[in-house]
Amino acid sequence: MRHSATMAHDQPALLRLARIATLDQGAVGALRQAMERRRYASSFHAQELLREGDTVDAPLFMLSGWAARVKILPDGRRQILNFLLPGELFGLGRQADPCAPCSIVAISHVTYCLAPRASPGSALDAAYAMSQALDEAYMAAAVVRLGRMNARERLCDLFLELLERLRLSGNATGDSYALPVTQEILGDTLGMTSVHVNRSLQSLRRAEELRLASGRLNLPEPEALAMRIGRTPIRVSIPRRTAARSFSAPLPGLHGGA
Amino acid sequence: MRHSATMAHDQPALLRLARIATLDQGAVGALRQAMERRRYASSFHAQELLREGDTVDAPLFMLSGWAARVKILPDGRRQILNFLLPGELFGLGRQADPCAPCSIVAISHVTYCLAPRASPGSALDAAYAMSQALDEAYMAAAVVRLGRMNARERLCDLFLELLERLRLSGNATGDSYALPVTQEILGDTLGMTSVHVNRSLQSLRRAEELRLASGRLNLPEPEALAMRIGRTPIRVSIPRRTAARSFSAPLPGLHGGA
DNA sequence: CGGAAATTTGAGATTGTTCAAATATGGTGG
DNA sequence: CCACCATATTTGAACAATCTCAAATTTCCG
Repeated sequence: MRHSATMAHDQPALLRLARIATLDQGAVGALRQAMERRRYASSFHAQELLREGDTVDAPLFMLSGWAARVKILPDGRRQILNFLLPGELFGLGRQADPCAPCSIVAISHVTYCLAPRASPGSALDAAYAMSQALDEAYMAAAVVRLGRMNARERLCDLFLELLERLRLSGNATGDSYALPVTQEILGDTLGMTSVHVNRSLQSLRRAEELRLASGRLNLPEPEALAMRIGRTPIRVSIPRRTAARSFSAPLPGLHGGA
Repeated sequence: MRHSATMAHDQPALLRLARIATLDQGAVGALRQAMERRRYASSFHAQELLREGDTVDAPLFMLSGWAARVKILPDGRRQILNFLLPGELFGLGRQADPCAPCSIVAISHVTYCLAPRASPGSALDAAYAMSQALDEAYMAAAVVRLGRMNARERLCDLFLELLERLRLSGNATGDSYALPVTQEILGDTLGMTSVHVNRSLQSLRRAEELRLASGRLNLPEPEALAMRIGRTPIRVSIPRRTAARSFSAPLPGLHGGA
């Protein structure tokens, strides 16, 4: 049990993959092995895990902390495309000679590793496919958010999506989670000024839609809030009878160690 | 040459794939065969090719005309996620039991077919992978557009992207192309009202950034315009020496018929 | 020619931005 | 434990962008 501290830390990442797909021994083993070569990045000066245009040798697998995919316009405007949360992957594209279409920067202290290669048809491949599909769905949600919602709706919608995603990796506690982002980062994500983020947050607090203090967010009634702003959970595959099972199935080989 | 009319019509779709990847005889043959079972949809009442939540049995392959991926909010607000142009595909996700995350509606008269299945590692598979990567890049571009650009920049940026994409299928003539969309559709794409689209277009016309009349758009100086709004072409893979070749390579089997 | 759909125009109401300054917060070294 | 600093949050007031709601016009199509 010499790895217990490390493993406890990485569990969320594995947990997410096990929840969105069915992992087998081979997949878990490959992931475990990849996770031994862990890398670190800190949010100090928004350290980059990857720079736009870089060659992507292998996908990145987030183990803990938050990162963000960002695009900078020539005049300095910045847009955050999406957050990368524990258990999520970046660079799953299968095109020849892939290059990063955006930079990846650390938002909090981050640990990650290079994702193991998946052979076509393997369980790991299926997990990657599902992760990629979810990623596209999150991106589509971002477009709707930016295109058709007002400031307060954007905030709520994003917070609800993050709750959904953080729950997958067990990084949410009930209806709350740690939110390691400044209001400026929220603004760059939601296409608004940090000043306006601030005022909108205050308005939401007054309306008791959320509680946000000392880096922790609480959504008192997520379902009711989702209903109010007309949000439906992200779904990329038809739920099957077996799906329920796979979502609660134990991780194979979680006790055997690497 | 009995299919000549049909083939002339379909050529743009094949051309695009041949330009973004290297097609071999097998790929072209499979595509040709799939294209025999052509389907039609008209823009009348925004006819749906696919409805949100539908099971996606096979990807759709656009042969001619424009379609759009749309999301409707419960209160009726509508957001267009992206256009589908000739040669582009929808539903390439490889997750189990895929379901459509949005509806696909015809914007003009559209012909399309079900895309042939590609075996892992085949040339067709590589073409699909590249198409999917481009799709993701377009989506990311949409997020930046909506999040960090003003009305006029959004219009220009979208028009430049469409020029880039239509050129791939040979559906642009020099610096102009047919733009079969109403100002309302532009608004739903760019997150603004049709009224504001109208005013912004007028402003752009006065500034001579573009010409737009009777469904045809002309961008007098695309490169200069791109520079002005700080737009860089979409790129998802590192250009290699062979890339230039593949972009101008003749379509294999284009003369042999089906 | 007629009618539906699309574009254009006007004017006031909202929403979100800008810029600048004040206040709070968290981490650090003494 | 406290003082101090950099960073983040909060506030104010003027300004700009965009929306809303009609009501013309124009265009397209049969």
